[in-house]
Amino acid sequence: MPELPEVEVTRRQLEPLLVGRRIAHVVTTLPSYFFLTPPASLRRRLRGRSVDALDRVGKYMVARLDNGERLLLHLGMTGQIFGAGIPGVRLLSSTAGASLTPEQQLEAFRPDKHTHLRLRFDDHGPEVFFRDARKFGKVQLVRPGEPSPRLDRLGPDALAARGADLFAAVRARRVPIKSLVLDQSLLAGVGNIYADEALFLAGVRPTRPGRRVTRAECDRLANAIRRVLRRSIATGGSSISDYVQPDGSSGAYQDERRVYGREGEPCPRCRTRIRRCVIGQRSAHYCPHCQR
DNA sequence: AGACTAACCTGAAAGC
DNA sequence: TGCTTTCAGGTTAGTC
Repeated sequence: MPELPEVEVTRRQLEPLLVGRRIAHVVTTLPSYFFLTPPASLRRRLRGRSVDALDRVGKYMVARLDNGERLLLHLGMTGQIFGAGIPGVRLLSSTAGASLTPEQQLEAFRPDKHTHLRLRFDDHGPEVFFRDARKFGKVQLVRPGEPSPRLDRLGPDALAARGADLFAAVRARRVPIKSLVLDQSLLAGVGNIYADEALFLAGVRPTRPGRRVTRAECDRLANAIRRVLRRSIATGGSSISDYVQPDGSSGAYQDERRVYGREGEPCPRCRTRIRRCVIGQRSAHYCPHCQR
């Protein structure tokens, strides 16, 4: 699911549910690939902590705790974070996207075997759930001063993408430009949907080797990346299969996709059929006429 | 270093 | 209807 916009939308809704509240109890599933920090250790070390701030770096959320530790959250492909209220507390925000009926909301917030992390607070207010069917998501607790390779490897945040940086990173590489845009060490936050969308807006074919992309095109690409990400955040992100906002409602950016998942449909600019190919084991979508 | 592959998981949808 | 195959918004570890 989640790329930078979905993570940012999640962060914004999660922030008031975490910041300033003290964790009273932690429930987890059994040890698995999902837990970079063993769940028993997580349960012990999180209890009694309160959250000072919730930041986002690329596709990671980072909760800063009152003892200097950092809690890293990554949503992987199918991660969902919910803020589940106590009875009588209205949770559904009427922002972008479709809201859930009360029945759907109850269903969405009911913990199941995929609900790997549950935080309860000493104010007995809304709980926070993290569920992830595929377990590609990650949770990690990092001690004060301890380096975090996952964060330290990340390039500049994609919301601040700059053409000059992009050009410098891309100019000597023979791999397809799309693979470079997806490389989190070059630019943090862009995933498969927004890479395709930004390349379409910039008029650059995703298969083009990085070294064949001009400085002017890198400028257009950086602009397109920022624009697409900002617009998606404004619409609540893309809800294509699993992603929902913490209040259970869907994003709406999937309705604004120009090429992603639209193989065979007419290009919104020139009506040529959108083509799909595989680049670096990921599907890529582009207009063969508008993107060269 | 750069390029490329396989692997980690589960569930929904498509194919037969 | 039911079984099999394909596909999915991500990232890392390993090989050459």
